Amino acid sequence: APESPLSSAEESVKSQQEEQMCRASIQEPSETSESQPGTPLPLPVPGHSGLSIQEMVAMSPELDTYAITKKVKEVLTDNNLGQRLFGESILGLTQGSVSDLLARPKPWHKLSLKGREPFVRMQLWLNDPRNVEKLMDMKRMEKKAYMKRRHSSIGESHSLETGLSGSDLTQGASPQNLSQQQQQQQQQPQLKKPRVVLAPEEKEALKRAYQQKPYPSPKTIEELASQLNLKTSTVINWFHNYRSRIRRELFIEEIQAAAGEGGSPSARPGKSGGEGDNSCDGTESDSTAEGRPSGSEERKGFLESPSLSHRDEEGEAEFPCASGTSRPRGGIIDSLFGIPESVSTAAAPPCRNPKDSSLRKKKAANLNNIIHRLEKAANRDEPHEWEF
DNA sequence: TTGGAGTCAATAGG
DNA sequence: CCTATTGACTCCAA
Repeated sequence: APESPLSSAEESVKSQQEEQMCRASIQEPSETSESQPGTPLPLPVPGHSGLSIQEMVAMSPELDTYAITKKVKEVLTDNNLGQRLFGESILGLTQGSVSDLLARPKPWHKLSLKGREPFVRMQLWLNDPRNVEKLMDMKRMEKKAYMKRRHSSIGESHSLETGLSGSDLTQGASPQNLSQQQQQQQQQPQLKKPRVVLAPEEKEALKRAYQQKPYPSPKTIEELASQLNLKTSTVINWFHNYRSRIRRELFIEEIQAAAGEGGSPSARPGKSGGEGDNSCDGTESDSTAEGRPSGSEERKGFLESPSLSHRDEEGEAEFPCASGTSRPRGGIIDSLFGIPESVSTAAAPPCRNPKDSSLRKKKAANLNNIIHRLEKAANRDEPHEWEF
């Protein structure tokens, strides 16, 4: 098929200064089709036009992150490709990150340059259908290697191996000297880290505290920590993560509300609309209800996709973010990105859901954040009572 | 220092 | 195996 004007090379340089790549498993000595030896980097692909991804990200027109993830999910499931393989070889991310990204893509305009990178990579990947084949080849090879390994090394009952880094003894090769990066922990393969797991009641308590004060003072944090018998850092981390995740949920709602979801008017976040008074709020995820992977083909150059841009709903207060609500449109890149088939820009019956008490709560939390910022800006502490 | 954005990586379910 | 969740960590900017 004479499609894209793009050269489809693969593998190649991954510029980037520092950064920690994933070491661990690696299937480096892999050569699928005509991969060139060039870079040892396990990371992906700029490929085309010699531009680094970062450059492409910088020049990229606005992409519809929701549509991209939807398409990627569809392609992956249709072809039985896992997030791990896709993430490690195409995006340079771990499975968990991919899962998160696919399930809750942030809108393009709210992403930092770095955050846009995975989406650009996904779009690029989608642009050439042959990429799917390549991934499938990799999968096959991986499996083969795995089989070989477990077959040959039967004798050895390597009782325990270091948890990290799969690596193996395959032919050789790489003296791996990983180590480094995070953490002090050395010797003693055991005694890793307990991995704190908060009990449901602890989470409840923290959520309640959050609703009262999204940005607790150090003092409050100390109190909470001792009260719940948790490390201070755990409480701090919890608040960081919770705020961050709440924020993201809001983005999702924004996208869904604006983009209209597919199909039927039905299905929504499950859960009876009601939900008792306060109590858990939440992170109650109404996961994305994506349509079945029915092989519906839709196409459109996402380039022109701003059709879905939307935003600015009612109040929708925004923080000072980088919101470049502009549509760049670079001729050159157009050709790079605007390809034949790609993401679906599903136009869908807009359906606005006025209800959703959870949404309301999230908005409220968002407001709290904003208030906090304003207070801070006004140089006041205790964003609590501000009687005039 | 504090908070946000991105991620990692352990782990809980399928 | 695979995916989703989530505490912790790194980087960076204010």
